[in-house]
Amino acid sequence: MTFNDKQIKILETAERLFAEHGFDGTSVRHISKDAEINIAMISYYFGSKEKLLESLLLYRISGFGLELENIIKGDLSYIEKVDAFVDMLVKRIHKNRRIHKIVNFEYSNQFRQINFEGYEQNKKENFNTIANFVKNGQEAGEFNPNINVQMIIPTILGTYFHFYYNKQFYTSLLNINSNSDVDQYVEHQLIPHIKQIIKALLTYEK
Amino acid sequence: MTFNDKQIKILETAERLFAEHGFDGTSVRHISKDAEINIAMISYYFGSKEKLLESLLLYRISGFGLELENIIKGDLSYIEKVDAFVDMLVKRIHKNRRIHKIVNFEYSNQFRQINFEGYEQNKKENFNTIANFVKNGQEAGEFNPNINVQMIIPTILGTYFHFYYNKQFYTSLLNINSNSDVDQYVEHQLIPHIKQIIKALLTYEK
Amino acid sequence: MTFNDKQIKILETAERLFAEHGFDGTSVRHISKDAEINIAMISYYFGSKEKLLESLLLYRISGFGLELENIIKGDLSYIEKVDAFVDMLVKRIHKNRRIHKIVNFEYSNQFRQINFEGYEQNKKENFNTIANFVKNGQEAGEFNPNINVQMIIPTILGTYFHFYYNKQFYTSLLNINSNSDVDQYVEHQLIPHIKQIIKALLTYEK
Amino acid sequence: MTFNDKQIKILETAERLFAEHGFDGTSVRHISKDAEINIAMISYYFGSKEKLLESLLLYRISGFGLELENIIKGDLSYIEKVDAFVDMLVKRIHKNRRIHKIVNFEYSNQFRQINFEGYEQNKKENFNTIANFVKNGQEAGEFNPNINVQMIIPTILGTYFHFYYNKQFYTSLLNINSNSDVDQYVEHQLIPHIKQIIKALLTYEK
DNA sequence: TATGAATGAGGTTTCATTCAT
DNA sequence: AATGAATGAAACCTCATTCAT
Repeated sequence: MTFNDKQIKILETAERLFAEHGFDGTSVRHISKDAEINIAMISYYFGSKEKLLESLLLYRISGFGLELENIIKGDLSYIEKVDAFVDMLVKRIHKNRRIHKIVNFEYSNQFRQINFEGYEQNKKENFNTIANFVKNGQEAGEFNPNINVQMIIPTILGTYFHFYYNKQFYTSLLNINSNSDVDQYVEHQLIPHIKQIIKALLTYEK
Repeated sequence: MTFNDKQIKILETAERLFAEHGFDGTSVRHISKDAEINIAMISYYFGSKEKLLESLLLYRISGFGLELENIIKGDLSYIEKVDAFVDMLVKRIHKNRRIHKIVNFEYSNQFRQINFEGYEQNKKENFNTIANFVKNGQEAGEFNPNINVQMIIPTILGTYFHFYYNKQFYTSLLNINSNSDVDQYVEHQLIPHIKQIIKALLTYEK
Repeated sequence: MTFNDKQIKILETAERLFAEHGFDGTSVRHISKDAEINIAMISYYFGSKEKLLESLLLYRISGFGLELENIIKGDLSYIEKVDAFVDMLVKRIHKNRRIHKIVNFEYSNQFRQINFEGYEQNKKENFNTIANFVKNGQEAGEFNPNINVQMIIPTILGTYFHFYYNKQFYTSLLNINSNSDVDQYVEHQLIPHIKQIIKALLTYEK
Repeated sequence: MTFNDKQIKILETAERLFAEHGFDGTSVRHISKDAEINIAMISYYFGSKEKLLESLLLYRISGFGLELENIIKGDLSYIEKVDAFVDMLVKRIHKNRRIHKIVNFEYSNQFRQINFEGYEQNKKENFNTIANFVKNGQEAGEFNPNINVQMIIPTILGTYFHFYYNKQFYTSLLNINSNSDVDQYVEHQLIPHIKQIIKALLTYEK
């Protein structure tokens, strides 16, 4: 499942446009124009707009095999592992925010004929790994036993994405102007905030 | 700005379809057919598809004036107010999840010519009210002084919406089948979880 | 099931073009251009090219309720009825040869998604009427009992259509130049020939 | 004009697809895929889709040199020769029904740029042979002098093809299920019927 | 000889909107 | 106020053919 240069050009152009205009809001013609590639090549390479998105998923998610295992198997303390995990996860999501935005939007469209199996599979594996880690921490007496494990990831990702989807609002509210300032804010404010709430959740006994 | 019966029929049909198929994925023809109203009336009443969405915002958000003030001004303790606030906010959002989904998706589309002033105004007022409440709590020694106030709302809403946007995934993961089961989960699992993380954040001293 | 003037214009243009170029060989754009009607109106009126053909069938075949009954119930002798029947049938087919050509070609295309129920129904009724007439003639001792009744209609129609489909060849062979000469040949040569073979078949005892 | 293995593979695949989907309904890509041959080879070998059909005509019709002469020159009686001739002709046509179907359909499309010279030449020779045979029979007093000689072949072929083009209808009407049943019907019902009408025509004096 | 990539034209259908009544 | 008809643009996709290797 390898893509040649032109295919990659198409995929990356599509990723940008889908993220900016939505899937329905992006025409194949627009992609072909921005990618400077004959419009017929998109059907030729990918078959259809839907299948183009599936290929894009494959292209992006395929490299998403987790560093999660490495962190959990490492020598850090439980708390340090939480920090490392949140750090890694949010940075990854931030780096690939465009494809995740597309997925978030289109995954909830039940009328769309798109194969999300790989995405779901990936997501489920992550969930299990996290759940096991938390369970071990609870048995070791390090983590609060009264927590909803399944909602940890929605808390992390949801917080990030709500910030990202409302970027226009928060950049105005927080006097952020450039894209690099956004990156700075994510690294030095948002990620610490998420670490803080997750650690508070895991260790705070009511 | 009052709407007659036919206009309301159109608005509520559009809300459902926009939430299900997205803005671009919903055709004016589809709305007119589902609402059982002549297609020309939509342009006649609202001017354009974009302005229909703006009217929908007005129709839904206008009734969104906050009960927040009442909670904050009440006689509860700081902690009890946090509980009451999260409870009210998530229930409101859950009830109006369709229009918020639309807004979330379209607000991040910078190429869309839609007037989101009312939405932004509303959001800003909420932020200020919350910020003041937290500040008072910190000064009263009830809340942790080292927190990112601006990220409280993204944490609450983001967690909810990430759950909602991935409903298909979580209903499978959690063995939730009916819509009323989803409501139950939100009330008895998700809202308590959010309360827990917000209270942990506000009161846990690292 | 009535058609307005524009719809009729489209139907008759389509009939001509389908007969001349085939169904696949005729583009919706071509029809719209020849009919001097906006291309979108064709989808608007008929839904699709396939459904346009179905409407055309309805438009043409609907008026095809048979004079057959009248002939058979009449006061003529059996032989005279055969003459009258062949005469009527071939003239009708000749008049509507274009739609029948289209049907003949597309009916044998099993991959085409077209509803031929009306056509089949009509054809079956004709068959039964003929079969009964012949049976009566046989019982009355007027017709040869050893004949394949089902193949009478294929003989009549097949002979006509093979002539029509190879018109180019026969006009050259027979030195026929104008369209009216073709009509003359059909009336004064082809129809008598068919009458002759059918009567020979029905009355000749080997 | 010899064809190599790949060319023959293409020709036979095209013959099947043209017969099933029509000429316009068959894409070069479809032929190349079914024939498991690179798409560019079709243009390379045959020049164009039209010329591919011409080559197909050549490939099929070329082997169509007549056994007719042998029958007519034989020792049979006039009537026996008619039987043998109809038998031979319909069996040949039935065996090569696909290419004849294509020709019948495309020959009547005057906008198609296809060279049908070979087909017409062949057809004309057959006509002359038949006409001479009938003339001799008439002079010998064996055949009815008052017949339309030119319409004999349309009667034979037309009857067969009308049955074949409406195969779906007749298989339903006659409770024919399998392809071999069709072959049986042609041999034991249709051919005798055609023999009967031709002999009746030729020998029956009104 | 053979191939996969590439092209420009054209296919059908649907779009949001406006017109005429 | 309300309607069905009409419009031109644009949507996605496939076409037969040719190019470069």
